[in-house]
Amino acid sequence: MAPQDANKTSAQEVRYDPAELEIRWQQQWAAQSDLYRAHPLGQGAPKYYVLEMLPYPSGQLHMGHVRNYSIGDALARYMWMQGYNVLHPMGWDAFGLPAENAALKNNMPPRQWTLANIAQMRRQMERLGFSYDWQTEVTTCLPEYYRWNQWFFLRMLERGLAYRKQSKVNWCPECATVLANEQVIDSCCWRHEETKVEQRDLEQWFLRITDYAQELVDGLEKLSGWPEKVRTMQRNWIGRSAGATIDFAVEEQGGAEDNEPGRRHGKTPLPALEGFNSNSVKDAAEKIRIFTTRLDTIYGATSVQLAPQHPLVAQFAASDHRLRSEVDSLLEEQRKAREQDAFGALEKHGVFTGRFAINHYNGERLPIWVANYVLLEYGSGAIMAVPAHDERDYEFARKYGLEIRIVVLPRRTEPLTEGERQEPVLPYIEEDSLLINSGDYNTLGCMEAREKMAAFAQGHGFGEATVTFRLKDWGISRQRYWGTPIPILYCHKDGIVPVPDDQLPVLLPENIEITQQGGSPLAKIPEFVNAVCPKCGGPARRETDTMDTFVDSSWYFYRYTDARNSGEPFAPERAAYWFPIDQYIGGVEHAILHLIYSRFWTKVMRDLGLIKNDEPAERLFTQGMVIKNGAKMSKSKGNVVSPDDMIARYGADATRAYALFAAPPDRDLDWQEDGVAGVSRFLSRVYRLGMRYAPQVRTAAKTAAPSTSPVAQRLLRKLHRTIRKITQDFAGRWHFNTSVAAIMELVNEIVSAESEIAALPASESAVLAAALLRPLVLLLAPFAPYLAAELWQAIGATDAILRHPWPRFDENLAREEEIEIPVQINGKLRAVISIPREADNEALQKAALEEERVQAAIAGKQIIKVIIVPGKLINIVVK
RNA sequence: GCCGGGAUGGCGGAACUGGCAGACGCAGCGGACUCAAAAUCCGCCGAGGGCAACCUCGUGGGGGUUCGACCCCCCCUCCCGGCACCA
Repeated sequence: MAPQDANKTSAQEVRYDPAELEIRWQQQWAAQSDLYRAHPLGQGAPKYYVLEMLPYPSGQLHMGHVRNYSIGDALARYMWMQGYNVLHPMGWDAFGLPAENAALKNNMPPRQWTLANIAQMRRQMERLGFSYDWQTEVTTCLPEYYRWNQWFFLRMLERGLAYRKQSKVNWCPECATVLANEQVIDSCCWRHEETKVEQRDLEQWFLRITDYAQELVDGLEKLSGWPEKVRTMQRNWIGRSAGATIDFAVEEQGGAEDNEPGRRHGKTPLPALEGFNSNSVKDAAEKIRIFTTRLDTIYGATSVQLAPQHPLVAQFAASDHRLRSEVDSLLEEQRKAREQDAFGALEKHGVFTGRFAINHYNGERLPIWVANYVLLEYGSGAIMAVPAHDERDYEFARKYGLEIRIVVLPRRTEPLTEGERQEPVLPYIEEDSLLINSGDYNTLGCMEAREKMAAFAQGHGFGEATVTFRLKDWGISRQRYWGTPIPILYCHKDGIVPVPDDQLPVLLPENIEITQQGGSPLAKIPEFVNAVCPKCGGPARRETDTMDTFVDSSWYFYRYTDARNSGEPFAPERAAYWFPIDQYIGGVEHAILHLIYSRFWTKVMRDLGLIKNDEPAERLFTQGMVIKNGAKMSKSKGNVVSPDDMIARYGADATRAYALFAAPPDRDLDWQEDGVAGVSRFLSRVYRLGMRYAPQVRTAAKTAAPSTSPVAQRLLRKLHRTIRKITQDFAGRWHFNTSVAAIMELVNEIVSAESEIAALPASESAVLAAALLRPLVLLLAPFAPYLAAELWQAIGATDAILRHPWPRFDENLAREEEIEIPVQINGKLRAVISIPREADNEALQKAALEEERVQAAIAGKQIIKVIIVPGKLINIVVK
């Protein structure tokens, strides 16, 4: 081929070959081990910790990962260029069931399978050119990491934050293990969306996340850098509600003749308030504890409702066959409804127990019912039913003919007119109201009555103001092999014995046979199970369950600050320097799982004195899903796009830049391969532009000021506007789709001005080209780092572009001399006039009125008003 | 049912604080280069009307506020996500 012609339109231009160029730079970067390394303690430079959620090593990156990491990498590169000391790490959430399944299928040890996948995915990440410091890589399935899970567990055990109890737990038959509440979605397993979760009664280890429930809710108010959506989801999940627990005494059976449930029970033989003795309540044979958020309506309670699973129900039913069989059918009905996911739609059903409870506020006897809409898991599994002021109780009372007594009335500002009824529409649930039919509390407002009533109950020992949470403690035991062993021993003599710190880690045995049947795989390995009790030296049995993998991801980002520390989880001074994370980026699917556990873990670590921050991350960003043909990419839909394919066809830069260009990062992204091709064409155009001018730019003096020729003025103005826009995008809305579009506009404008540039004197055109191309390449660096590095070198730079200062914009250069002002007549656009920027309103109005089309439009009409928005628009109102 | 988010050309999207609707890209159409194709480059590209200059309509639907509304207010429809008998 003939040597390249100097003419700018040469047909033999060098071709953009992303594969060649990218692999060349990848090798060069791999050789520079400290390229992406942050100083662990800063040394003066301001710190910036940007973190993307670590992946599960399935073996293949998917487009969601590529999008997530492209966002994070653009930010990390930008922050380096802004002069920050940037921590940008990556790791592997490497424990979990898929490794066991793969082991069964391929007859390959989980560890080997996992590590091979990690190697494969790391290659993909390196090929994509992400700026991770691999020196801080964290792999959660390695003993160097999971020993600290065990260490934290022991610290929690010491503080009573870890405990063991027998309870009903969620069991996924597919996973053959227990799941946490957070891992059950629509009563199905989060990993097996088709598999219904069963309830099993098992002994499990729990972490007392509920101890932090209040702080976890309160903290959400301060997390202004988190999406409102995530904060709302967490608030709902924690489900705080303030109310009161109140005890009702259960009347001895046969204590009263009147056993008709629907009847009014105005007067009773039981003690009224004055004769009330709190001891008699405590000593009562039975009591029912209810939870209510509407204590103010307690005078309107006309029955007490128990959940069918409530212990008292079984007790009542023991001597009552009719009740037994009716309760059984309630339970059966519930079970069926749960199975069909129709629990919420279940019609309210109940049965009268024949027993009565005493309302200590007024001494009334209330019939005790069993109702299918009362949940055992929430509150105390029992409620007082106030039909007049609760929708569900109302529905139930109407069905069974129970009394409906109004005790709350709307506040009125005017007296009743004649004939107007006082009754509100039922059920009346407003709280900005006044009490009636409520003894001493009549005429009080709801809020005030609640406080006084709670104080009364407390004073008499039958209740108090309480706060209830929907959040339950975190069950972490898993009957699986591939996870962190729980460091506990069971000794006949000493009971539950923690493994001493100096015996950590409790190593997960290798080379074992994996089966999916019959409980924890570890239980079948005698060498693992049989141990020595550290207290008495006698034989002990090891705990054979492993920890939920969400333990691993609850604190991994602290380990990045000190990943090779073998004496402690991390050095506190390092965490103090780096935390909180400045920007955390990941999928919204972790809004409740990972993000609530890791907030909990942070608070525990703070209370252990290891860290000073209350929350792990200052700012959180949740990117949208990657979809194709209107659906989330999935194997079953057959719409999966492989990152490897995209890279092979268009290169890493084009794949990454497209992931940023196709949609704003917080919205779903519809993957269209033609769009990737378009971005690739754009990068090719930039490449050819850069290469055309590289020889001139190399010779141009860096400090020389570009000429004041019109073309230079115009292009520099565009350049500075582009710098300003992209800088603002990083600082603000993160609309990188418009950042990339802005670079495209700039490139288009330079390319179409090339003949004008060529017409300038040779030295001037070189200076102008340099003044345009150097910043252009810098702007490109966060979005297409390979191409930027290549061009940076081609135009004669010798430093690493990653550490080169981000270009600054000059407001004066960005400003237009002549601005275009739209002219509206009655709000409709009629003309656009060009006018000097400094022109005052008078001159602007004059110019507008003189404009030909404006003249035509206002001819014969009367000008009523002229609205001028300086620098923006002029609107002439005519009649 | 409740709480979030959304609806703009054939498609993805832009319009930052109420001020030129459709930037940028894709697809499409026409042209240049070529024996031809690829690549590249140039032009057109919301709908309707008009030879044209231009005119009218147009941001899910209906009302309103305003000189002016994709943007603010009220009502409604649909889509996505979360929670859901939580007392």
